[in-house]
Amino acid sequence: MERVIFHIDVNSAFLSWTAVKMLGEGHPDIRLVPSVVSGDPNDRRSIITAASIPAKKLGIKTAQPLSMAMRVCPTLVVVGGDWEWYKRCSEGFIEICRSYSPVLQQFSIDECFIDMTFRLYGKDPVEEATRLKDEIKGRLGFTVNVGIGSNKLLAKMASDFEKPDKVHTLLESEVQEKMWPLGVRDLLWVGKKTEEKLLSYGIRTIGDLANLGIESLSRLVGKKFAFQLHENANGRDNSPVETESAEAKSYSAERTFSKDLSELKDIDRALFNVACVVAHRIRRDSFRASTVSMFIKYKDFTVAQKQCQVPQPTDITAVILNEARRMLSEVWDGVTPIRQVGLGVSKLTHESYIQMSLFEDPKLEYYREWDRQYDERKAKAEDARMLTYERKKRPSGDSE
DNA sequence: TCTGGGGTCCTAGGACCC
DNA sequence: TCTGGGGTCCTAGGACCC
Repeated sequence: MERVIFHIDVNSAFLSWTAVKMLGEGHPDIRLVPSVVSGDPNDRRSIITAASIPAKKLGIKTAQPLSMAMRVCPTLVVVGGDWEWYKRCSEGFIEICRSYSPVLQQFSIDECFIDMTFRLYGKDPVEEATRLKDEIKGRLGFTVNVGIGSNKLLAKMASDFEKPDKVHTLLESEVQEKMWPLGVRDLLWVGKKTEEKLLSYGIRTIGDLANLGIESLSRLVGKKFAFQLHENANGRDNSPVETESAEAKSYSAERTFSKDLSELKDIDRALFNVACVVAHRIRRDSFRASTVSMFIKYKDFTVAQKQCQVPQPTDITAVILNEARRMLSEVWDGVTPIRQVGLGVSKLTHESYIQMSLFEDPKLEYYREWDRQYDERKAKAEDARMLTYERKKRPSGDSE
């Protein structure tokens, strides 16, 4: 039987959510003017996190440098992000979606899939999707697009059609008419590099891709990816709506300096900061990591990276930091200016048993105590922040 | 114009084992 | 001296997503 999947996508999520918050504080609606969510306008490295539709009409795009957008539109309204608020908006919207179908997969903070196959009871999918979209708008004050498809891929492609506040369908029977004329770049998983490759072989549209032999495609992009692209271009995707959110496989943090740095003490301070952040997060989620990795990015954006295995899975900041420091000295010449530094951990386990080696470094106990105090300070700061938030107005849907 | 931050998955080559 | 094939783990690098 044919499945019915909805993909719900918040329109310009961070911008819409900021607009709702500002409206509540008596400000005008920034969705109606060229506006963006971004970092400090005085930092030349700030990039755009979200843009309003009037801003997009001027050619301003997500991930573009803010300085560039300001040149295009000097009157651009720039607002900062508010993660706590975004999380609340996200929770509100997911909750409403879940009330339409419990078979829900959250795909990101502002997107989810719901499987409506056994939920329509003969009702028209478009009417049901419209009811969902209008309920979100009415209760939470922001708009979404709903894509209706025979599978997740088609639903997601459909929600990307005309925006905002729209419902679109992309059923298997509509693939040739609605999807094949689109450029290859519009297909999920076709990014800049793959598009370039395909264009150089004259493959311009999703239809071209769909009708290309799998052997030729394999030579271009590798066997596995070729198979997936071929299936997707033909509108096929049998992946289920996953209701269980998968556990994290890695954690990482990175810092970009406001100007490139070449002093070891500066790089090291950043490394220390990201090590604290990453180690804190794995402790919070009761993980230990066996692999530590670090990277540096130079001004031309080339990356040098190193990874290593630690003898015992660890969640100790100092252990992680020391590995990262050692790898930094191996990967960096100590002279070339560095734009960004990052640190990550992977190969995670929930192993709580710590094998006590006779030769265990006696400093480890001291390190653990340091971490415990760090976590405590973090928890206190977090409580204080949540408290100030409780006093603020929640998205209107939550306040009943 | 000059590019953030946080993830997932894949590939290819080398080491090492049987 | 030169010769298999298969499997697993590790590392570096690259592509994509939001």
